[in-house]
Amino acid sequence: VDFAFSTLGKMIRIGLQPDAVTVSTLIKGLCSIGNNGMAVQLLKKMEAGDCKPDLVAYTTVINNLCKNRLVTEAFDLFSEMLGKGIRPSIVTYNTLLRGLCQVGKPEAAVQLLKKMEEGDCKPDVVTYSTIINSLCKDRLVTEAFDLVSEMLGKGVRPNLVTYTTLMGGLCQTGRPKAALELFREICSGGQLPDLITYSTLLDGLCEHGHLDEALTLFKEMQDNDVNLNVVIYTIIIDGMCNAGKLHDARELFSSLFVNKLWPDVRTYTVMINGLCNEGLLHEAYELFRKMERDGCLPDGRIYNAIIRGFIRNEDRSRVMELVDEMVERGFHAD
RNA sequence: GUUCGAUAGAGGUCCCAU
Repeated sequence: VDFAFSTLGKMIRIGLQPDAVTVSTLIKGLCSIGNNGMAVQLLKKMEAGDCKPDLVAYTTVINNLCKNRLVTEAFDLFSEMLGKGIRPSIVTYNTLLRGLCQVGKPEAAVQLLKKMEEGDCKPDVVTYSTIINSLCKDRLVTEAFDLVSEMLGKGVRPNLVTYTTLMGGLCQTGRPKAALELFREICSGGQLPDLITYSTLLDGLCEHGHLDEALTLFKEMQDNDVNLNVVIYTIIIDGMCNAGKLHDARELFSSLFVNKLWPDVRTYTVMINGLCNEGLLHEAYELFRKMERDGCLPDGRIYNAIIRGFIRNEDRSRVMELVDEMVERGFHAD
């Protein structure tokens, strides 16, 4: 992002004015590094200058305010945008809708939805999927399916994201088999699942004690030449560990490297946790050290996981060593 | 006409919630 801004400086110095796309891209960059304040500042600066922010620039900042749960601020900016005579798009509405859902304001979300239905930004598949996701997160899966009927009635077809969201809702409410049925149904209708669909299902199956079914699906993916990613592996490794199949988990973990997929800190956490739970503290510790040598940086959560293992094993000196180390690195023990 | 800047779905220790 720094480089992007220095390039912008260069552009301006040689007499090139950035356009709206350039500035929106920079705003998105600021947001992606978590610098919301700068993003808002840049927007304000543009408002005062020649290159006025457009709909996309506003929506980008509104989105990032929402993502940071600053929904009130997002609506303030939205009003400001309307005041400048910029008409919101469906994306702006969907963004605000998600923000409202995320901070648990369903009544406000419904109100906004009504406004969309009455205006010229009719709800689209993203709108419905956003609400369906919110309902599923609140475990209101029946209501989520009702909304599917409603969207169909309005001529909006659910897509893979919608279905994956519903599968997640079914899994979360303890019905991974129903999720699997829905999966089969959409597949037989010609829908190609993606990795998020698979990982949602695999996690749900593992979570509810159906490692066998998960492994069947996992094999099916390989038979169908699906390109696996590290998330898929992590889910299966975790499922194996939780089912007491540590040997299989270890083997699958090793196969990651063979397949040129690099475990990330979550994969290591799952594997280390599995080792700790079987009392293999030495192996867990070795893996923890190897992780960093292999270029994967630890975070606070993996420290907590391994420390917990040593606490259960009453290895006071290791606990002290690791707690000191994590604090020194700016993480806090939970 | 198309593409290039904005919106929805997946994985980790413990705690909390249920």
